[in-house]
Amino acid sequence: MEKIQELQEIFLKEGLRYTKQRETIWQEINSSTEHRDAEDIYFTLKTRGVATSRATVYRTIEVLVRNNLVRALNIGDGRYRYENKLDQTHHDHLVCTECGKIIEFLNENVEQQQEQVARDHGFTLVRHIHQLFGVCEECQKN
Amino acid sequence: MEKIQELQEIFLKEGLRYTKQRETIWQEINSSTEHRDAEDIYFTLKTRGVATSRATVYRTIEVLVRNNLVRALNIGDGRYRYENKLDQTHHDHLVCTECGKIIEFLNENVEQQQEQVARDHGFTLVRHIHQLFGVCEECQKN
DNA sequence: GTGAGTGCAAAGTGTTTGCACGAGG
DNA sequence: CCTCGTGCAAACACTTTGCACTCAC
Repeated sequence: MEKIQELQEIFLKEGLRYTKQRETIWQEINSSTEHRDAEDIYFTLKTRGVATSRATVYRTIEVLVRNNLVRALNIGDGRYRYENKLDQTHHDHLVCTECGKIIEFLNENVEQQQEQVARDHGFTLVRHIHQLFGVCEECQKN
Repeated sequence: MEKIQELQEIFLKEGLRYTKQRETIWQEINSSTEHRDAEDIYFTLKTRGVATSRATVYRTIEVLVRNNLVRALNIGDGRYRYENKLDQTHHDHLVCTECGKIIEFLNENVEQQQEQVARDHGFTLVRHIHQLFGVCEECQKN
């Protein structure tokens, strides 16, 4: 897995130590397209036999987010979800309020309009949150 | 202030009692264009001489939100801000990451695109969060 | 070896809840 | 008067922090 090497290089470059916990937490977030929360990651690590603590999970994620390896997602239910960011293109989220399913989307038109809105108000845009909440096809049937 | 009457009518219609606390909390949120948090409201009520508790603030806001009198805003920093909703048209927010200033905006184009994205994925759109984070003109100078 | 990283438990922060009291209808 | 709303404090959920230990470099 050459991505692991990329991860090691980034850590090296930032003067960060390369530990089993950091590697595994990153792998865990990177292993699927799911949007997992800290508790989820903590328990998965446990079952994978990697000794860890919640503190380490949170601290590691902070490092990963700061280094653009992971993206934190706040869908307004009181806890963060995390998703892989390395090699990922920008996108926003469509969330099903019934089953919690999260779909990623990208709309160039919206991206441009956002820049325009910021310009109109003299702002320099840094980032944005754009989340659509609705009911997915399957849940509409029930 | 005929708005207070409107408030009373809504409470009556919903079978809710009209209490000093509910009136004052609503007035507080309604009194300015600011986007205040619960703690802020709690302290303002205290200085205005209205006996209250945090519990009442949260419970009252919940009632107000449910009855569309107030809108809750999650800007991702761990606490909600509240804004008046009565008579307000829909809008989204542009937040200055330096000074915390919040500007409201509405972009019809974006609104339409959102509907389109939802349709494309078979979702029925219920609500959305759209927040732009950047640095405002004044803060850019510093 | 030595300092960055870790694990633990305790502390924080914002919000919610159980319960007895108080006041609106 | 009887019930809904309130105040208080304790409980909650998620996250952060202090400190001694440990392991990557």
